[in-house]
Amino acid sequence: MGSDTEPGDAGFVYDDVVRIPDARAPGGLDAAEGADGPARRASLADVARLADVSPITVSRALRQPGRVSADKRQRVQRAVEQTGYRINPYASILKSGRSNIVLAFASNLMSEQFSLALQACAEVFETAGYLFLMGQTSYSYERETAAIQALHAMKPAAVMFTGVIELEANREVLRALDIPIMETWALPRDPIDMLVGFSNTEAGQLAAEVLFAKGHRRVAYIGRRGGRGALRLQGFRRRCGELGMEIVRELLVDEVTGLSQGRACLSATVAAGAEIDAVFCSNDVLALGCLMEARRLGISIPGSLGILGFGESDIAAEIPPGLTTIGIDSAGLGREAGEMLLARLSGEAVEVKVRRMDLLVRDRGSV
Amino acid sequence: MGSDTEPGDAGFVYDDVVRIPDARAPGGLDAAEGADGPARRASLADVARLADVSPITVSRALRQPGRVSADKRQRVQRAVEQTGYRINPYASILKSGRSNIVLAFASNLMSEQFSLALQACAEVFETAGYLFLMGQTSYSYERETAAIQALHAMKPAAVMFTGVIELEANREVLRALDIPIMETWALPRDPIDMLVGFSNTEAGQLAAEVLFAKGHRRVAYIGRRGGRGALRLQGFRRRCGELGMEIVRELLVDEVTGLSQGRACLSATVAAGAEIDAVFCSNDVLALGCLMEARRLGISIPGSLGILGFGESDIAAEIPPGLTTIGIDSAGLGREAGEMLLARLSGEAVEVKVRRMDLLVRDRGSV
DNA sequence: TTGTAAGCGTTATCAG
DNA sequence: CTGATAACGCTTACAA
Repeated sequence: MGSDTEPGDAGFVYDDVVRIPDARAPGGLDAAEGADGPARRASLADVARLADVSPITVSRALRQPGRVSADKRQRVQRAVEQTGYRINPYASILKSGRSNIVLAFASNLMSEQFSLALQACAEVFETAGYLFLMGQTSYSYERETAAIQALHAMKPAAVMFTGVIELEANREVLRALDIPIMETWALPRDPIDMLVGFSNTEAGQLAAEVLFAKGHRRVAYIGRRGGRGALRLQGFRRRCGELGMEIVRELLVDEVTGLSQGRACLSATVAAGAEIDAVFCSNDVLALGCLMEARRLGISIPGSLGILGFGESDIAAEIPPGLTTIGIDSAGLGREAGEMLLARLSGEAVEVKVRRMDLLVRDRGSV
Repeated sequence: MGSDTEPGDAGFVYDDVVRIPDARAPGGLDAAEGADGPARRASLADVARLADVSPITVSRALRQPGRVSADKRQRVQRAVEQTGYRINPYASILKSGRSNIVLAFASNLMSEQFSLALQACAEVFETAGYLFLMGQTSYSYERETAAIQALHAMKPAAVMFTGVIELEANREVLRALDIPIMETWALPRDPIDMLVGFSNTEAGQLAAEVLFAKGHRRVAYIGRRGGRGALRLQGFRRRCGELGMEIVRELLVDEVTGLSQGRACLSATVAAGAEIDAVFCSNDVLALGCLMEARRLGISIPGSLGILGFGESDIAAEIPPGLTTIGIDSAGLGREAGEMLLARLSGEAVEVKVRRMDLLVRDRGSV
């Protein structure tokens, strides 16, 4: 796989990585280090001594500058620069019980939708001075529980999930945390706290309607067996029934592993001789796999087979003939979630704790 | 964008999200909550009182069970369960100076390569009982500096970056942290501490060789202006020169925004009448855009135009005619980086601090 | 094997 | 506006 490298190894093409020299005046952070190795980090007390004020005044000067006289504020400022002082968040949190860390957990890091949402959310919090950190739960109850245990310990300022928490035990732990909690990506009746979501059931219904409108009557469903996939399937089934469409085949997977899985699903369907005129994939990755496979098999799209996806994959719009999908504005969801949490953290009276995102049909010709 | 929703709103299709009831016996976490709202979290002292031992014995029973008598260990165990006690990591870190948090920063969350690496790395640390959290730096020095300031404050057990730190000031801060630091995705001569990387310069050279071997002589380069893109370009230029190939055109972008950017780059090249027989894109997203655009324009691949990408995009392998790329085993890199850091954290004497990943040519027919 | 004492660096509280 | 004092909950060092 790789090979060990010793500095000075011959025969390697090293990268001449750019180095950008330090522009700061001497006496900055370096002042914290004596000649004999990294020194102890400066504490509030050190700064206080240097500025000739009390520690608590330093604390105030940094957190509520308005409540400290200009003179002392400046002295503190200077002392902070000289010592390279940085607050110790652990001590701060230990005492105050408050932190400026916001944690977000995604079921899956590889998902474009989740990445878009988290990126937008990160933007909101980082702009507001919070440290936005992310973790993953891998669609696993076990991991999710571990993450929530960690939360219970870390007491972040707020938490967000790209999904809804299903285990009662975990819901209980979260409630007990007593911090703003954001669930997303579904529309349950009883969110733990806050929610920016959309109805997956409705998405499934909408999928049926879109296919029906284009004349498809015998359809297949490909998607995840559990979680939101199951919700979309439920809505899809219901509306198909109402519209007199037949779901000829349902291919359920436990975990979405990649495009090739979508290929395999479609080719299995074809090999089985299922007579379908369209397929709804509850996930863009699967839909793209189907699209590829259909083209490889020479099946004309949407003439012989309509393909409908779900999500917000960048490539869905670009790949010919264009993948028609249902989805939401993921970045918008992330931004909204961030702003709602932020409002709560700022102490604003927030009445609206639940927001519903509109479902968007992006018609690109594959249906 | 969205619409406000009040519980009980009519007309909405709510999701019947699965709820999995709590299987634990009563008296678990709930015991921590009295009738009057969430009670104070149990502390070590509470547990000690209940178990009738000293606080330090509780601490030991939890961290080094072997050093406590079986009797007391059991009493502690029971008391922990009864109170729902969970360690307060802030107090723990404040005193010990050690944390079990590992932080990883990616330049860009949307990158499949980085996601793969982080996911693999997360696996390693989570299995070992660490809390693995991720942040993003958005390819911005400013964000990177902010992240590193946060690090300086948080003192995680270890840190990893999907890249190499360029700002001297930041390198200095990291060194002063005195924790294991992992840089990746390049092969500088002077990493801060540990490194699992590969030579981007060599990747550029290899790209030239791959194109040359297939008979291409007049080529274009499309990629990021800065960072690793620049390194790849440097190697590409050098080897092209040596092999007598001409780089007819270099299209440099500041930031990769999506497939459509690749499309635009190729169509600009074509519109300008540049006579090229191949293009090397230092990024799969751009390469896929080129591939799409070439097909749209009716340019045969690789007959009239060879396209070579860089990265590990899932779709590159699936999209006809298959995108030939150069890349590394991203998940392998992440795993390796995680394991090397873990070895250091376990106190093992680690001699090899630098590991070089092999470059892989994945020939899929687009060159 | 167990416990005592002290303190990590910060902030809440209250007094001046 | 400023400061003294006492914690926050845990772990290190040392003593028994």
